[in-house]
Amino acid sequence: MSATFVPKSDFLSVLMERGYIHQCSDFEGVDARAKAGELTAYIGFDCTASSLHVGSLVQIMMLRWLQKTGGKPVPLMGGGTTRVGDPSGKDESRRLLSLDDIEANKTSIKQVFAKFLTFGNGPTDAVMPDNAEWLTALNYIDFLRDVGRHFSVNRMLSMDSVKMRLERDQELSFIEFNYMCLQAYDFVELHRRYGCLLQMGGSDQWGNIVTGIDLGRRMGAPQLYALTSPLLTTASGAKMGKTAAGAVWLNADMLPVYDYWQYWRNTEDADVGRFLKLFTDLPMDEIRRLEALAGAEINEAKKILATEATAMLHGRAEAEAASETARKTFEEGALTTSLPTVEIAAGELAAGVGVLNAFVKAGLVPSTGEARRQVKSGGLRVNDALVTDERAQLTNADLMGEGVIKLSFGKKKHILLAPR
RNA sequence: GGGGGAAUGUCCCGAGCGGCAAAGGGGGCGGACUGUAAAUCCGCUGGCUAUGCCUUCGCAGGUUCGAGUCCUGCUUCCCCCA
Repeated sequence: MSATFVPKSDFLSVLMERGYIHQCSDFEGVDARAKAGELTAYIGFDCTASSLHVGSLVQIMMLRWLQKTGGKPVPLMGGGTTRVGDPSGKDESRRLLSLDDIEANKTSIKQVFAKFLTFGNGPTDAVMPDNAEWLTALNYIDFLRDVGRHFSVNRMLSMDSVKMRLERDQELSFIEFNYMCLQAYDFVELHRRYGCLLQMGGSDQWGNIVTGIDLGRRMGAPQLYALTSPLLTTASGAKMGKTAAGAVWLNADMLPVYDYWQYWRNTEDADVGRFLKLFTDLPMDEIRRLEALAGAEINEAKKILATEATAMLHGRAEAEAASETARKTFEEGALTTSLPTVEIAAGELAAGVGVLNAFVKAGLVPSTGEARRQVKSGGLRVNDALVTDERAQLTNADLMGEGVIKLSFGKKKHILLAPR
């Protein structure tokens, strides 16, 4: 990033100040377009799963800021490319999704975008096209003649992603080699349809985006631009968004709101400031104050981070509730009925359930074997009492005043078992 | 087309004279210490109706009391030659 560049547009000012930018093809160009108003930009999203996860949040936030600063965000669904199966993963074993699956995934993912963006027909309203709309209609010969002739194989071979594979003698399939052509074509098509001038994405997308810019020039589009965000890792180097339990999903039906709140609450000290800037709307002054907190006080900043980030996705009320549940659970050790709850058949409980099985049923541990091991290392608690006998039975006698049994795995994971 | 090598615990890497639930890492999980952090230290890291039973070393057969280990065929990947 050029050190001397001072943005005039709100859009770039915010992005630079908050740390969203890794690379940009032309700061002055993007700045001027944003300043002029109604800059349209897109980011491509996979729809291989029914929910996006935290790893996509930086991208979503960039679109959100674009809209808030007067631009038009275009989240593009990769329905067409999903249908082919993105080969850029290591394994080819990824199953191909049926059309119905893809449609269902799109609907589900759109619900998340609706939380961050305003959709509609206005000039700065977001639209969510699917590249299947044009990719599936492509005719191979036409595509080769109209688009393919603009691609220089010499150049494609010199791209980092390709060069690396060739140097290592790793297989590079033809479809994979073509993937960047399809993505480049998306950019041109989105310019045609929506006047889209900017493509954003993670830093790993740089090569593909620039290829799109090049194709645009050759196909008579005006100057297009690229802007990438840094690849996010935590301060200790782990990738964002994965925990032991799996990915940190954005859809509430795949990850309870309470767990989402906890994910942010457990942020490492060193990441708090960076995350506040990237994942909340809080004003910079406030963030600077929070990240300056030292020692144990930084926990206050983490709570605010958790509540703000959760509120944006799940709503203020849900976020406050999660925060309150956490406060009672951790700071008072009290039982709250708002912890995630798992139901169990009343008759089953009356007859007595082994503790190990109870923890498996609650989904806290994957197997009774694991539960057994955790008992040995003192990691399981029933109603806050350490489990010492792995043969113990849970019965109605264990129900607390609220009519539930509290199961805890480690210090942070709690589930309520409720007879039904 | 010819020759050589490889595939191991369903997270990854990786040892493995015919007695193996299989060394060692990384990662992950739990415990201690803390602040629901990091760092550090300790323990654990196939499944089950469990002093036992079942399933694992690319796939399918075979030899053997016994196969990750030996033999045959197959699949996939890599290297060298044409």
